[in-house]
Amino acid sequence: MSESEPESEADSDAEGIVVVLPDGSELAVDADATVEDCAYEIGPGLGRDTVAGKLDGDLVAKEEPAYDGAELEIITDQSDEFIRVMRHSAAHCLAQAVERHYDDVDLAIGPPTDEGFYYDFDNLDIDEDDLPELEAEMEAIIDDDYEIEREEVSIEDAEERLADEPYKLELLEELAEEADTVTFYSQGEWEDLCAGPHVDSTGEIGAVKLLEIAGAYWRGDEENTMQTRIYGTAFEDESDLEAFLERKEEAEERDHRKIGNEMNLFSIQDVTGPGLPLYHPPGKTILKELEDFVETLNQDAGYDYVETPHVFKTDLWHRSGHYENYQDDMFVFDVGDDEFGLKPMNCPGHAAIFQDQSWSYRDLPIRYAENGKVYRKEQRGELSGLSRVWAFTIDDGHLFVRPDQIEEEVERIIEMIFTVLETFDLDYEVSLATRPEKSVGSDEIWERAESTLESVLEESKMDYEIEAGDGAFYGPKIDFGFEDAIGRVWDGPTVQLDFNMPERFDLSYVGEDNEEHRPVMIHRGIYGSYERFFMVLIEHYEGKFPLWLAPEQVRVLPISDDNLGYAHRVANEFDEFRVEVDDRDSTLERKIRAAHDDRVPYQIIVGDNEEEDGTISVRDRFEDQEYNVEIDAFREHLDAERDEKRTEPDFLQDE
RNA sequence: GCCUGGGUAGCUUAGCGGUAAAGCGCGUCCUUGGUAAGGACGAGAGCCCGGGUUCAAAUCCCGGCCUAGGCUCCA
Repeated sequence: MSESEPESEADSDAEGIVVVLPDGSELAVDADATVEDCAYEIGPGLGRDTVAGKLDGDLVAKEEPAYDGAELEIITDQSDEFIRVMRHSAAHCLAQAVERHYDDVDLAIGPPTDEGFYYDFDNLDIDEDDLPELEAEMEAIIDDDYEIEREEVSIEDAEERLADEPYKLELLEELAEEADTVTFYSQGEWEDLCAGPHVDSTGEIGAVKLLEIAGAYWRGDEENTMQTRIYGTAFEDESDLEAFLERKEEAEERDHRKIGNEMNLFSIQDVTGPGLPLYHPPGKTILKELEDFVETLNQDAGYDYVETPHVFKTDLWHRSGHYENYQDDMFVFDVGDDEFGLKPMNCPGHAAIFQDQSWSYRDLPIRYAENGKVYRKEQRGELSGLSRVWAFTIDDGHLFVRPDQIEEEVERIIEMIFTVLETFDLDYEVSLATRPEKSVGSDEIWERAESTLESVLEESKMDYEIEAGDGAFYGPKIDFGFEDAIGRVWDGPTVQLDFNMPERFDLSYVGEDNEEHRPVMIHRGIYGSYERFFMVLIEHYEGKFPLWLAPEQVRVLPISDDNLGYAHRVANEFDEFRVEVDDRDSTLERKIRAAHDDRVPYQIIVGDNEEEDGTISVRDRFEDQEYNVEIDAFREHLDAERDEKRTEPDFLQDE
């Protein structure tokens, strides 16, 4: 039984402590008060409802003692964190169910996660067909509504109780260094070494679902044994669980690999190798538009295009330092007596171009741009669609600037990034990564660079996070993350200052003082990689690309074959667009359906009425329709919609 | 790299020891259609690759390749 009834005020002469409540008010309690005692102090109702607490942001059991000055938050079943507590208990039910069905299983850990929970087991041979049975057992455990009891146990007793659990003993050894006692939670016949917190009884777990089996190294270390991890999730009620599963399905519907296949955008084939995407004409059409867009921005911003080969002698990578630091991720091979490598980055090539001549301070900044294909040998298991590949193209830019030009150049880059984010209507996150422990460059230039980046961010009025010590060893950076349809954040645009490469390549310019000076290099990508960005866009738009990107922009649907001639004449009127005529022998309904399935932004429908009047009917993706449209009027609209890169077809949405 | 699934027609999938199936798409024909699937017929498959078990393998076993998800959010 729990001993967590509120302490009487008997020993009020003991020294009290003070905790801070979420509203900022202070609460004085006894020195030995637990989280639950504090809750009772606030009010008996809250005391009864207490499930757990948060001390200075850490989720703890309600039996944990509070301490002086702690920020305390009481967790009830109304709190956001409640579901986490419940899922932790659900993980225990999973372990209990597993131990009921399988002998000699060793328990590892079983925490809640953002989406549910997992539990890791060793010596468990199981496959997905076994999950329903375990799920049924969990439901039985929940129905039995076992009381979940907490117990404080000495290290010695714990060792005895965990004699058969090698992994738990390993954990216990570490815990013994910090405290004299540990806690156990038990439900029915089952118990586990666990810090908690947990709900009061298994019956409080609403709906559970086991999702998948995966391997996981003990403590995430490849050196350790591979255990069996079972993932599951739990919600307060069935309808929340349903909603979760529906969301998962929606995410799968948006999967860029599925849509890429349906729309014939790209393929990654066995014969051509893993992580090496092939772009089909419709996919390349979109990439070409993206290239053109960033090329316009680059030209406006004073960049000069350069081009470098895909292969370099490794001498270059020795000079740049990649060979030493990046070798494992590089494709390296011998040709005769020389060693060559596929480029994992474009910067050394650009630095070599800069180095090939002498520069005056008047020449700077020098801005090079290249859509440079790079090759990185990622672990096979990491490859995934277009989001992680071996070969990808960076819309790379490298600037060679005087230290006094950093601020202005960074501002201009951020302006470009903003243009892009707005154009695609994408959400984003910004972070400033500062000097790590190991770094090159003087204190002076680091301080100056960091404060420069910071002031640029301040002026741009963006929200950003500072990630202290997360910068590259060669300089601080600003990273943008794109947020995709399912809330995943992907690496996006980046602006990095580099004090290392100029050093290694001995880059210089002649200053006003006729002395040699070291330029600062700025690396920047707007899309990041075309592959990654393409993936984000496919999922972001669900394949329904804006007019300017759509591989097929307009499709003409003749109502009967008698209108085929007129249909082609109409198509010719739109020959500055990517237009097709659906000349198949089928009904209008089928043609409309096909056009929707193919995600064409606009359909032009022509029948006898239109042919007689010399007009067209226009239909869009949203099933809106307008008859008697003048060809010129529609073309003018398309021109504007395309050139302004509007994200949705709006010919029929204007009024 | 390691763990668990999966690889069957252009696409999506069924079949899981006994003559390779369906829907979509494609072709031919009928139909000439007015706003999200008209009808008939037909073509199309080294069942990922290589070994093995068996009278018999897409199916079972072993190895490989590719692919999906996962590999600390620490009791």
